[in-house]
Amino acid sequence: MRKELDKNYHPHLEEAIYQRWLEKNYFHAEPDGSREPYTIMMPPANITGQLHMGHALTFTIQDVLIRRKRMQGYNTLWLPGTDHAAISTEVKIVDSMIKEGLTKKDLGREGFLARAWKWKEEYGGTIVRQLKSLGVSCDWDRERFTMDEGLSRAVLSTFIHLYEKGWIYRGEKLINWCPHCRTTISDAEVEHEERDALLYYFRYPIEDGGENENAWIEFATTRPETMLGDTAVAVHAEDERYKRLIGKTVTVPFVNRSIPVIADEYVEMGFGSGVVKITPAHDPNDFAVGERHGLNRINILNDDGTLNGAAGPFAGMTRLECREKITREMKRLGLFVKTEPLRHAVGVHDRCHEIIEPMIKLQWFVKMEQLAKPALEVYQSGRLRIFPERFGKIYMRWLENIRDWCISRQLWWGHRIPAYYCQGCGQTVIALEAPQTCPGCGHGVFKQDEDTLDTWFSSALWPFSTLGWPDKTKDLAYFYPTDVLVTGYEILFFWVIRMIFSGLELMGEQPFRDVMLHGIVRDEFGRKMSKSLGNGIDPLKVIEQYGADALRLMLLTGNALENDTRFFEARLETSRNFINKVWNATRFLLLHFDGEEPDENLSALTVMDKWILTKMNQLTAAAAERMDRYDLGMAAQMIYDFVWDELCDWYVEMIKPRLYDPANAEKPTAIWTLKTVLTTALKLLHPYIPFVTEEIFLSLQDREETILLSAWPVFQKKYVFPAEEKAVERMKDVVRKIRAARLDMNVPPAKKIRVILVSADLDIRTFFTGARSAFALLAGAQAVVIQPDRSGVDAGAVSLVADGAVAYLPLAELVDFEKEIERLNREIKKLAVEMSRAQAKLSNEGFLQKAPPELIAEEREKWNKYNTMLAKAEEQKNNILLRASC
RNA sequence: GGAGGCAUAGCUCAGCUGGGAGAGCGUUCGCUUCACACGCGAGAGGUCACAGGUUCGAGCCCUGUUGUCUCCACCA
Repeated sequence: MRKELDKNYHPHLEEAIYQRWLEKNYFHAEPDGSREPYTIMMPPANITGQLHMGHALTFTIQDVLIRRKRMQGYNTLWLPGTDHAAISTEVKIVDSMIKEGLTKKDLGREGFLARAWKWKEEYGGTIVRQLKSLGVSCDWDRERFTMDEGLSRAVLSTFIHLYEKGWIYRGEKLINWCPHCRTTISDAEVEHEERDALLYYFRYPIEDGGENENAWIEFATTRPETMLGDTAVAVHAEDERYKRLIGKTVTVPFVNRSIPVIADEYVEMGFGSGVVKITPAHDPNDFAVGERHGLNRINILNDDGTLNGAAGPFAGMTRLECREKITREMKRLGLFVKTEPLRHAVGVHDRCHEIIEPMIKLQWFVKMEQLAKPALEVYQSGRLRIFPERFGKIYMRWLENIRDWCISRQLWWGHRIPAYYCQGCGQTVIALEAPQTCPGCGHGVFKQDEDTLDTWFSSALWPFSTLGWPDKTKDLAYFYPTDVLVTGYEILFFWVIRMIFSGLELMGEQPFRDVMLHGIVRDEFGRKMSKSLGNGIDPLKVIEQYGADALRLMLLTGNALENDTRFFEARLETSRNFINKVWNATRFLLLHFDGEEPDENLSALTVMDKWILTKMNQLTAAAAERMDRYDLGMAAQMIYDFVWDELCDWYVEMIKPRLYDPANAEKPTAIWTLKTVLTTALKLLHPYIPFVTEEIFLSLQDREETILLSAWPVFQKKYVFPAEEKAVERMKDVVRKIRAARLDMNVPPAKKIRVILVSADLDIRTFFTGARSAFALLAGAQAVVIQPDRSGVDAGAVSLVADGAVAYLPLAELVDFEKEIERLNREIKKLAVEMSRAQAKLSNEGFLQKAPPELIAEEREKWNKYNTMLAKAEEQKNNILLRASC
């Protein structure tokens, strides 16, 4: 079959190719005991999301891994899906309701959820459609959503399982409260931002301070409004300034509360005034101090962050209003001392960046101690590998310092907590469904907990809930554990760690062998792409202009994957140009390919064929090695270099004489070799640039129906030809020298010259004889004479010294003797430098004693080689000098 | 306050277990060579941040310094 290919590659074909893959069902996987599985769980995309560069990067990496394994014959499953993304989705829906003048209260829980599901139906498909344009080869038949019936059952089962083990409990603890989203959030969702603030110095009057002029105690705080919840003032027990005050009481103004002065280790004498006001209900440290001293906890905040009734005259104000008002009032009372600027970190919600208020609330928690241990062990023992390795330390540290996980959220969009409270006796029943009668009192009326679960509680189960857990399915038995989890390093804590301890606990086995963490895509200035900056690049627009192949290739090359990468239009063009190069190499082949499929015939191969096959073989091995350790960028770079430099710039040029001559006996081998090497390159490239490689592959042959299922290239012993490799490298060296000399001597490119190649070595002469026509073409020669010595060569010819051979260009009428002497001098100087470098090593005692013998031998060989070449150059220089003097 | 990453050609970045500095873009010169100007050929351009150390040998290993980025963290 022959196809006319366009002069340039156009990516318009991508959509049709993808459609065909889907129709053929290539991406679908079923358990098959006769084949080994290879599984990747796609990190579920947020249903409200739009495809961004981060997606493009992570999914391209996964697709490369999956496509390669598929070609290697594995039964590959790449399972896609979407995440309900509790908070972000709920916030978006609420925002959309505001435009209609509606609130959650107006709709009620049922009504809100109905609207949320409608929202999901409407927008949930967008991200999936966009993903397809990237070319991802995942099994869409198995697409899952975290709130699917099955996955929801997994969530509830997990909750019950952990509850029964005593690892889920409900308790009144200090939690992170987001006044904007009006929900608790976990520690992992709190970000710390450096902000400029003021450190306020205030005084509390000491009760019965009486006659003493120090009738007050001075303290410092960054949050004056919290004084309304103070239940103590703490000093250090050893602090001479305050020792005598311990045990006395002071008054909190405005609320007229008497609170004790206590001693606690937590206070640092050097900071501020050495006195800390204690607000157990709104600060983690103070909470701990309060526990040690049995202090009251006074909540002064409403859920929206305004002050509540406990704040007395300040009730109803926002935190900031209250802070200002209190400061004014303290001034009026003469209790204000000063303020100092202070730069410190404040905790904010990672979604909305609202300042987090610590509050005491009754919430559900997962006890982490017992869950964290096996997760640590699985890494320490080497059963879990993390790439790049440095994240291992971060993984360990986080698990070692982990605190209990607050999992309840005051949201409606999510999995509702399966806790039912008996309205008769108050007993809590944890069950999949609402109980009929209370086991305690026999009462029949229950009220389910209003809260839903942290969105990560469900995604933590993703590697097995998607395969049917808690049922014991065939899918689970076959595909679990999965092979590698690929994701950005920013969700290591949120997701990766939680999947690991969940898998270990619930499945008894780690969810994946490897974790591969990659960086993020930044804009051309190195800034994070973000909505607020408006600097995001839309992958869909890029795909439209350059094609998904170009985008994919660009994202994986020129950067180590673990590092952040910058998005440059220029790099995109580089990728596009490369794809065009591959395209045109194919055009070239098809131009000379009459459809006759030549057979492999190793004995008919020329030296040049053997050379490119050897190079191809080396590439296959080297690329495999890189890909096995997830070094996809380096592997791509190697393939790129091979295709462009070796295959296109050299091999294709070398075989032109054989192809242009229809009667050439070596034409079929050239065709066979080019086709073999090109096909191998296409296969190696397919994971990176799936569309164009498929298109080309199909145009080159009609035995296989897709490249996607073709056999992955492997290293083959029969394609190892070291002698031929060396011979062609020598020829390349001579050619490069001739080209440079021509330019140097101002020989026009079109001007054909004569070349006399002299070598005393019969093998070398034989090789050049065999490659004569290719050599002539590459060097721009009309005739090439090969002889054992320089007899008959004009003394003034330009001479180019190579390893084992000298090429003479008799350019008599063109040559400028002085210029040639100059050139030879340069050459001699270069060789002398090389020699002295080798000499320095070889005359170093230490080197001779301690360096590996093969390295020493290598240096000796180099020295000899350069020495011979230098002698040849000197000889030629003398010849010219002699002739010039005539 | 801890921990880690990065500093290599004008720009963006590669450089595996230490053994003669690489790519892409840009730049200079020359090319309508019948696959490709999204191209071909030939160049120029680097004290590998700085200071020490280990080693026969350091861009790579160790220590420190400077700059820069990130993560973690309950000092009011």
